[in-house]
Amino acid sequence: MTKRIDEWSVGELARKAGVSVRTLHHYDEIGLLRPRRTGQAGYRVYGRPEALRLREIMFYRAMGMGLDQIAGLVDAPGKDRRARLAEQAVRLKAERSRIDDMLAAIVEAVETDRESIMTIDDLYKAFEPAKQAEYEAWLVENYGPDMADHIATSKAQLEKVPEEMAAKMAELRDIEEALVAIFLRGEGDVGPVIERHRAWVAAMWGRPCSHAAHAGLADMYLSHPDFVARFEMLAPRFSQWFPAAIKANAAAQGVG
Amino acid sequence: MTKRIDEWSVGELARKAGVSVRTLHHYDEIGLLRPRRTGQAGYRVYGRPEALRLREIMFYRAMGMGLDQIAGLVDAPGKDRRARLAEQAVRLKAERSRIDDMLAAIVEAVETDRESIMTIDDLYKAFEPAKQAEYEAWLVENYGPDMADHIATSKAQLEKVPEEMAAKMAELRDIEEALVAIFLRGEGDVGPVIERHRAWVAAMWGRPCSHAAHAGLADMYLSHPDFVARFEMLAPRFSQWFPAAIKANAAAQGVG
DNA sequence: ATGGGACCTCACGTAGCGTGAGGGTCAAGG
DNA sequence: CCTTGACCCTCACGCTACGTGAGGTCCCAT
Repeated sequence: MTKRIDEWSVGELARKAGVSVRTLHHYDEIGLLRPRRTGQAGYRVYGRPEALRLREIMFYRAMGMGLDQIAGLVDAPGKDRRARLAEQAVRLKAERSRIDDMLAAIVEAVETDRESIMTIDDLYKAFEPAKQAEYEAWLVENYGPDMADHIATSKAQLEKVPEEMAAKMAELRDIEEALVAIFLRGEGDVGPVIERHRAWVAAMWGRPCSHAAHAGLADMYLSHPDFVARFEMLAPRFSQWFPAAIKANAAAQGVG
Repeated sequence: MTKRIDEWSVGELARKAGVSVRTLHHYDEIGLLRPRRTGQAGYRVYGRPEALRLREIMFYRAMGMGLDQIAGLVDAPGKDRRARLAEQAVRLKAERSRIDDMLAAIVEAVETDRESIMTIDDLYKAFEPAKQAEYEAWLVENYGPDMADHIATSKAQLEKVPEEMAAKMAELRDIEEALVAIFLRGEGDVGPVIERHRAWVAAMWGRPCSHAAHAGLADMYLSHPDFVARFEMLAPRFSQWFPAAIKANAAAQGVG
């Protein structure tokens, strides 16, 4: 009994095709892919046609088709294949929009209880003069005095009139809310919101905030526990995502 | 036994909450929502706290959470709620990207066998002089001679040099391919591609194609069997989607 | 008393396998 | 010749979140 080439056992075919043995057993059970049962030991033996059929099955499975649909497609070659593909596309789109709805529900829920967790008052506390001095010291320590030239702190701007300050805090809350929404949703264009943040920073500083300065700020967000804590409170992992988004934006604008 | 207000039977609560009776039975079984079993007949009786708990359950279910996760969330109030929500968002995003991959696989498959079904030669046939005359007649019949003034046919342009014509046909194929991809994928910005199509039409006509003229053309696509057949061959339902997209684009540009 | 609706408890079915349990088969080495 | 380990076999239950009967009990109005 020389073992012919072009013949494989379940395990061999499974490895070759990247599926599990159980999967092949299952396909055999439901009649989707029948092996040639030639060995008297009852061992499944697959030949080249079976291997090709398996490839085809996996091709359709990659499009999320049900095994019954696949059976119809591989058994009736070509027959309304396009229609089936289009139907599947419709199903997938429906499924995806259901997922989008769920994501929207999460975003809404997070925003809702964020209103009670992170209030405007908390934002004020984050911008106390003592804190600002600390941040400036941190920046000087980590970047040297020359960087402190590029990255200003908002210390000098804290004497803004209360109404103006309130408006700034409200805008920051809006910006962060928009960022959290995009972060959780996992889609949407961050660029404009990041730019809005950069403009906000510039307004706070009272002077322009370059992309490089913005990126430097992002480093502080990443490293300083105050910022990490504040951002992490908005959403888990947001404290890493936000600085990364700032840096990506800076890089996209051509700044290393 | 006066039936107290604030007490409901399974059926009543189910109707009130918009779920099935079986669902409430199931929640009872797995201990997610236990009714007060006060009637000696074994009837389930739900009070206000249970109704509130059900609302909460449905709230989390709308985000696609598993019932076990939900149990954890409603039993440990507030405890790492945000983290759970964020985790769920991650899961949903992963799921969505899997679906996007499947959609991409479908788009690729459709494009691949489109190459064998709809060749450039077929496109040439669609632009034969006899056909062009027919389309012009159709337009005159349906819109009157004055509309034929706006909507030119490509008849006069058929004397283009072969190379130019070949380039035109190839571009049309590209445009249609891009449209089919967006159609099947269910997302992406159609506007630019529609505009590309309008520019293509203008080039064929040898004179500008207004949005109104483009919309008129869309009507012909909708009504004339030749176009319906050709577009339907690209993908089922595409023959309706494409004209609708043209009209939406025209309307968006401020043309009725 | 009775009829119909609401309720009850099983219990199987769903999609696509994963994961053992319990037991043969095969090739090579001792 | 026997053993050992890798491979194979056939059940058969488990998983999600219920849907869908089947067969029987209970409540309320007439």
